[in-house]
This record gives sequence, structure tokens and C-alpha cells, in this order.
Amino acid sequence: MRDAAATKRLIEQSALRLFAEKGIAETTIRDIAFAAGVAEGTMYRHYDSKEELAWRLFADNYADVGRALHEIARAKRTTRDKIESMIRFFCDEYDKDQLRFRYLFLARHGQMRKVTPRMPNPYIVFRSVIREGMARGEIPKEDPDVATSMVMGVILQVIDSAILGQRIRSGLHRIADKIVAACLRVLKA
Amino acid sequence: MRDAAATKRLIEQSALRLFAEKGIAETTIRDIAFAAGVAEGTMYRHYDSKEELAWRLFADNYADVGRALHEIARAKRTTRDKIESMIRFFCDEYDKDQLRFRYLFLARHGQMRKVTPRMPNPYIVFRSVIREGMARGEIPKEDPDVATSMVMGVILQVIDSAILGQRIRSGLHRIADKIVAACLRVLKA
Amino acid sequence: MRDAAATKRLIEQSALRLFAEKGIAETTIRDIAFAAGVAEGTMYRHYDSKEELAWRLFADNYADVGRALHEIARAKRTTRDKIESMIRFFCDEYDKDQLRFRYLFLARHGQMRKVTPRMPNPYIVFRSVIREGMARGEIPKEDPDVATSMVMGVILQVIDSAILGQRIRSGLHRIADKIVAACLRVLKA
Amino acid sequence: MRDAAATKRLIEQSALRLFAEKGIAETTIRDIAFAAGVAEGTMYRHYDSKEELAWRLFADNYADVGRALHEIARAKRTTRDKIESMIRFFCDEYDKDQLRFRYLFLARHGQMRKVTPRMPNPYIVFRSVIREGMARGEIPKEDPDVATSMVMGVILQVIDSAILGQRIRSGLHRIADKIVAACLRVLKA
DNA sequence: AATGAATGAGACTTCATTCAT
DNA sequence: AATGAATGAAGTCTCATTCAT
Repeated sequence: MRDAAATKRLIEQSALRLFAEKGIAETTIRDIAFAAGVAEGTMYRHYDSKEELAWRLFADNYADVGRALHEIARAKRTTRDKIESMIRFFCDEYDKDQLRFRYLFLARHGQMRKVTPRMPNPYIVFRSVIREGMARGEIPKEDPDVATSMVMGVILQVIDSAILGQRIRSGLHRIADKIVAACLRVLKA
Repeated sequence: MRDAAATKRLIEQSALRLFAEKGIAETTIRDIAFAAGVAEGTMYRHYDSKEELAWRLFADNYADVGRALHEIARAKRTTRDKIESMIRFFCDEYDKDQLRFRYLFLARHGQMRKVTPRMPNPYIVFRSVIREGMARGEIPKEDPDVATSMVMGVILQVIDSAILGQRIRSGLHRIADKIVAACLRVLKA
Repeated sequence: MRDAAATKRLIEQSALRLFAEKGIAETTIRDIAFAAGVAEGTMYRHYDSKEELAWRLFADNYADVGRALHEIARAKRTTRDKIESMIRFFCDEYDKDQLRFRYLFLARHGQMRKVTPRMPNPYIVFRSVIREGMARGEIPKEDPDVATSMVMGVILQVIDSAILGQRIRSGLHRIADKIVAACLRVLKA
Repeated sequence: MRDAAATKRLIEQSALRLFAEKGIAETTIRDIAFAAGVAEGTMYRHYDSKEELAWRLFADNYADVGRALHEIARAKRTTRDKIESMIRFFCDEYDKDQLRFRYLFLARHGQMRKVTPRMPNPYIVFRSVIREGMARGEIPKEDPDVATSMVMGVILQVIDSAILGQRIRSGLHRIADKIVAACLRVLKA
């Protein structure tokens, strides 16, 4: 037997890269197959459709990040420490695997409507940390969704600039401190 | 002979709405024509292609926002006032015409690579205001691109949450104060 | 404008012929388009899918035959006359337009499950004539579905032999008398 | 090494059922393999292609019926007895194994062109019985192909109604008498 | 200036068949 | 003898674009 799992992984890697670079609609099955070095029909042994492939790539990675953030937050005591380690995680992951983030960003608007509240979710994790911080008095009370959005905005937009523009070129670890500090100021933590 | 300008406007409105709601690739010429109440071929009287239509809709709106921000910034003296009025402008505009912003957001990743540095550009305006503030000593010095990204992140992500999730439902004018304050804290202004 | 109705008719004629000659599954859209002298995409302006085309071709012709039989039966008084004129109609129509019948026969097993009881239906017309004859005492009573099936069998199988084998070559009008007589014997009318 | 013959039988049973229920073109190798509980490639150990499988399933069953009818006809003296026992055989077989008949019916139009005159053939058997009856003066003379078609029509259409519609639900043995009587009337035997 | 029927390239997808194991 | 992953030809269908009216 050939190794089906290896082939699947190959397809996923190629698809993730092409989707992230060109967009989902702009990437054809043929592109993916060619990049993965398999036949066009091979994808369909692993996914029902291109749409499903795009969704799985989004959902799995999105949930993975959500789960990882959850663990990270649990491992720390204070809200400040939680926020800090979560942000550092983002920066590290981005540095390690830009494509993954690039894809999550790009696909966000299109795939978000399929996200169910049940799925592990980075936004939710951030919000619960912030809410808890407010409840404990470590952060001044205010609308948690607004606060969460602003904090995530700081992080994500820096990443976005790194992705999109040639604005930010260096690895994010070099500016992680600044991001952390800015976020804490946003929260008045 | 009918009023060509009116037809064009009709097409643009319909296209903007559909692009913003479903995405560019997911919207067909037929969809647009049907929504505008014109024939399928009519768009080609006014634009060379669907791609050009999407681009013009993006570029014109993007430049409009850039120009408006530029004017607003010029009208104020201090960096704090500039930032504040620019953010209020964003919030007001979003409240007035969500579709336009939704489209600018959605199309961003796909169209951004075509943006030339020459075009009036919201990011550039923000950055020059921030740079100037640093030069004048109103804001502590640091990497202006990082600072600009963080500030824009705060604003844009709040809008994004308003667009995407059911996180933020009210008009943005109600939370404009908070956004302004947070941005100023980010800048330590 | 080009004449859409004429194009549609062209497509239908070509499709009917090819379906009847080769079978539905064995006929490709390309075959149909080529035979009709139009582009492959043109069919889709008139039908949503090949399946729908096959169904419409079946359902419309099937209902047409049903309606015609209904009129023919109404125009006669006695059961014998009704049966006779219906059978002659079958023979005449087959002689005039073999393809139509060939297709109805061929597609029967595949399409029949989609036939709703509401549609005009040759079988139903025959059965109601036979039932009425039984009620009036012109035909001995028995299970009307069995009687109807047997009568239709006589007619249809002769047509089938004409279609399939090279068993029966002449026009059916030459043996219409025999078919009529046999059917009346079957019914003991 | 497993029992190849058993595997083959399993494949044939599954294929016959699926072909009869859904049609040949609508049944995939994967469907058959799944139903038979074997791997997709296994069919190719026993048949060269799906087409061959469909053909063998048709031809073997068709010839079997032809051979059986031949034996049955030989065992009787008078034409009436021959016809009667042949029809009862049809009814019994249908009651015993509907799938087989269903498949023979369904595949008829598609496979018939491959039938060679050499093969044992139900139609031929019927015709020779009828011809012989005419020669012996037991049946009035007329075109034997027309007569054969009409007789087979009576039988087959009753079976068809049993297959297709919900017209005839009971076992055919209950109406075998009626079918026999009707066929003899058709032949004026 | 507009229409909308027609086009046809190219996308997605299916599936009979092959082949390494 | 069987497996099931992989193939790739061939099919269906979409849709931006063209063009006769």
C-alpha cells in the first residue's frame, strides 16, 4: 500500500501554501495537485471537494491555535502573565509558520460564518482571560468584546502588516515586548 | 439613449453590495446585472472586466478615505486632536456606510498588491501623523510602522468584530471615545 | 437577438435522437452540442443540467401522449371504439416519429420513478377506459390493472420489437388491425 | 488464498442487485465492492471490466431463461400446454428471483444489440413454439413475429407493472391463469 | 446605450482502471 | 488472491466575455 496519510499531508501543505499566496478562488485543483506532485483526482480520495479542503485547513488550524492559547492561559496565574504569554505564542508561531497565519487571515472573512461556537476559538480564549481579569479586578471593567477586539487588533494588525506590506520585515519576536506592553496599556492592566 | 451615468451608478452599488456580502469570486456578473436590473452585457459598457470593476470599487473608495483623512488631519493642530478626529471619522463613516467598509476590508488582501505608493492611502496618512508627532515630541519615539499598525489594529479590529461577529452590534459612534483613548494609550500620547 | 426558442428546439431534437440511439448515460453534452451545432455551454442556458433535459424530454412527451389519448378516448362512445382509436393513434404516432417512442421506451425505467400521479399518463387513460367498459358491462369484470397491463403489453411489445430487433420492419399501420383485434380478445370485449 | 469462487459469487450478487435497482451507469465499481465487502480492485480479478460484468450477468441469465424455456416446451405435446407451462415458468421465476428479471428488463435495451442469434433466447423459443403450432394447425396462421411479440407483451408488461409501478403487488402465480388465458386468446389457440 | 443569447476556456469532479504492496 | 491508494481521461458545469440585434 502507498502511504495515504503522507499523501494527504503533502496535499495539505501544498494547498495551504497556494491558498495563502494566491487566495482560495485563485488556486485551482490542478495547481495543488501539481505542487503536491500527485494526480488531480488524488485530492478527492482525501477530501470531498476543494471547498471542504479549504474549510478543514481553516478550521483545524483555527482550533489548534485556540486550544494552544487555552493551555497557555491556564498555565499562568495573573492576567498580565496570561496576556503576555499568549501574545508571545502568537509572535513565535507566526515566525515559525507564516503560511499558516497568512491563510487564517486571508480565509477569515470567507470561512468565519461556518465557525460554530463549539469550536476552540482564539477570540473566545482572549475574551475569557480578559473577562476573568476584570472580575478579579486586575483590569478595569468595560465591555469585554470591545476590549478583546482592541487587544487582538493590536496583535493581528502588526501581523497583517508583516504579511501584507513590506512594512515590517523582521521576525515578530523582536517586537513582542512592544506588542505586549501596548496591549496592557490598552487594557489599563 | 438612457442615462449612462445612472446605469453605471446602479451597477456599482449592486456590485459593491454583492462583493461585500459574498466576496468577489463568489459574485457573478449575472448576479450583479440582476441586482442592478440591467442586462448581463451592460457592465462591459462601463468597465472592461469584472476585475477592473472590483479594482475601481476598491481603489476609489480607498483613496477617498485616504484623502478625507488627510484633510481631517491637516485641519487639526496637535497629534492628539488629529488622531482623535481621524478615528471619529472612521467610526462615523462606518456607521453611515457599512458596505463600503466591509468591502474595503474584504478586498484588502486581494487588492492590496495593486495599490501604488502614489495613491492616497489611509495607512500612510496615519503614519505621517504619528511620525510627525514623534518628531515634535508629542509621542515617544519608536518604530513608526509598528506604532501605526498597532493603532490601526485597534480601530480596524473593532470594525471587523462589528462586521463579522455578532460581537459588536451598536453603532460605532457609541464607543468612539473608548477607541480614541485606547489608541492614545498605545501611543503613550 | 438570436432566437432562443429555435436554439432550444434544436438542442431538444438532437438530444432526443442521441438519447434514443445511444442511451442517456452514453450521450455526452458534447455530443448533443455538436449535433445541434451549438457550443457546449449553450445547453445550460436552456436547461439546468443534462438530467433535467432528459427528464423534460421524457415528461413532456409522456404527458403529450397521455393528453392525446385522453382526447381520443373522449371522442368515441363505445369501449371498443375507444380502444381501437387509441391503438391506431399509437401506431400512427410511432410511424410518424419513431425517435420519440424509442426514447420514451428507453428512458422508462430510469425516469418512471419521477412521474407524479398528477401528470397526464397513458397508462391511466387506458385503465380508466377499461374500467369504464367494465362498469358499463362492455367488458367482463376483472382486475383493471392486470387487464390494462396486458393490453398495453400487446401494443408496446410490438412497438418494442419494431424498435429493437429487426423483427418487425414495416410501418405499424399495416398491422394496426391485428393489434386492435388481439387487444379486444384479451379483454374479451 | 481465499475462495475465489465465493468472492466472485459475492460480487455478482451485489452487482446484479445494484444494477437492477439503480441502473448500470448509475452503479459504480465502488458501490459494488462496498456492497460485496471486497476491495475496489478485486472485481478485476474476475472480470476484465465493468462492461463485461454487466454483459455476463445479462447474457448468462438471458441464456439460462432461454434454455429452461426450451426444455419446458420440449416436455409438452400440444402448443397450448407448451405456452401454458412456459408462462407459468416465467411467473414462478419472477416470484422466486425478482432481481434477476428486473435486471434482464432494465438491461434489455442496452445489451440486446450484443445478443448473437446463436445464444439461447427466450424470444426465439416462443416463436418456434408458435410457428410450430401454426404449422400443425393448432393456431391460425399469421405473421409469427407479430404473434410472438403480442404474446410476450402480455407476459412481460404484467411483469413490468409489477416491477415498476405499485400497480401489481401480489405474486404473479396468483394471476398466472389469467395471463395464460389471455395469451391463448391472443393466439386464437 | 443596452440587450441577452451564445460562446468556449477552464474549472471542478467522477470513476473505471492500474499498480505497488 | 486481495487490497486500496493513485491515476488521469473524460465528463459535467460555470461564467466572464463577445456579439448580433
